[in-house]
Amino acid sequence: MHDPLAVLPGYTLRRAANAMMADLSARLAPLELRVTDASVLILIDAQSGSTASGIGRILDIQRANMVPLLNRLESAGLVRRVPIDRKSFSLELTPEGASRLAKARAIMARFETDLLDRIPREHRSHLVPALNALWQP
Amino acid sequence: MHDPLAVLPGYTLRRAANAMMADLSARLAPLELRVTDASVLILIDAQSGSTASGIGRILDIQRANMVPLLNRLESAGLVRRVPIDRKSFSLELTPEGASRLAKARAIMARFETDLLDRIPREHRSHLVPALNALWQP
DNA sequence: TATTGTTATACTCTATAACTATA
DNA sequence: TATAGTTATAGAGTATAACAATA
Repeated sequence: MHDPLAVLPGYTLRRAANAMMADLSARLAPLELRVTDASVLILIDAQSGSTASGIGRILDIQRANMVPLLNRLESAGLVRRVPIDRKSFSLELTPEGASRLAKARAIMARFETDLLDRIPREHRSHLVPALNALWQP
Repeated sequence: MHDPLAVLPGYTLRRAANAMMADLSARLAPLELRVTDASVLILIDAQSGSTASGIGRILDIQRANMVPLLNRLESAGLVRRVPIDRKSFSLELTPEGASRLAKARAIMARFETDLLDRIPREHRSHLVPALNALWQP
């Protein structure tokens, strides 16, 4: 049967995101990183000293859900929580975290080029600006 | 802090899909329909007589997960399971299901135009073809 | 032999409420 | 008074394995 939903932007957006995230998940699995783990590592690396709340605000992850996520990353030896004051912690990559992130970056770079390669050339440059318009404030 | 991930197609795809699905979910909530419910109703309407397995194949929903979904729709009086043979069932909309679907279609039509309106005009027509290239076989 | 419907189950992701302590 | 971190919990969504019955 032909899929009558495939003309709807909302539907195609969801299908495309599901397919691509499943792909990226599978590629990151050998590193024992989830997609969200990788984005958190990237953000900590980009601004060492961020707090859990700050990272969560950028990635739209609830404060409460950052706790088990960071616990996992810390248990895996990838991230350290360093006290800023008596209320909050600064997040830093460990050397192991930095090396894991380097591998993740290589995988993600390949993933991104594979993604773009799937898109017909004439549409390619329009994707990111169109998508950003959908979620950015 | 500036978000260094916003240039990545994969990341923007996920953020856009999450934002749009949260929006559509909220719009459908007054009808007591989830996003997936609405797409199942559309497919049943488009090809009355489909089986649960068939609908699941099109929408990429596991057979096992179709069961509670259809149970809910049937309990809500929106869908009927009519025996085809002694092994499978044909899915049909009830009158109530058809009327609920009509309301859902109006909401979704508005949602889709609002979505497209957010995208700068020069990128707009490229979105659906680009997204379809990412998930269709 | 392949497929349909089903049950049971588990895991991930996400959202909310509440609490403590500190800025 | 607002914020950071935390705990506990519940709801979705999704994936797998297994089974009976039928095509």
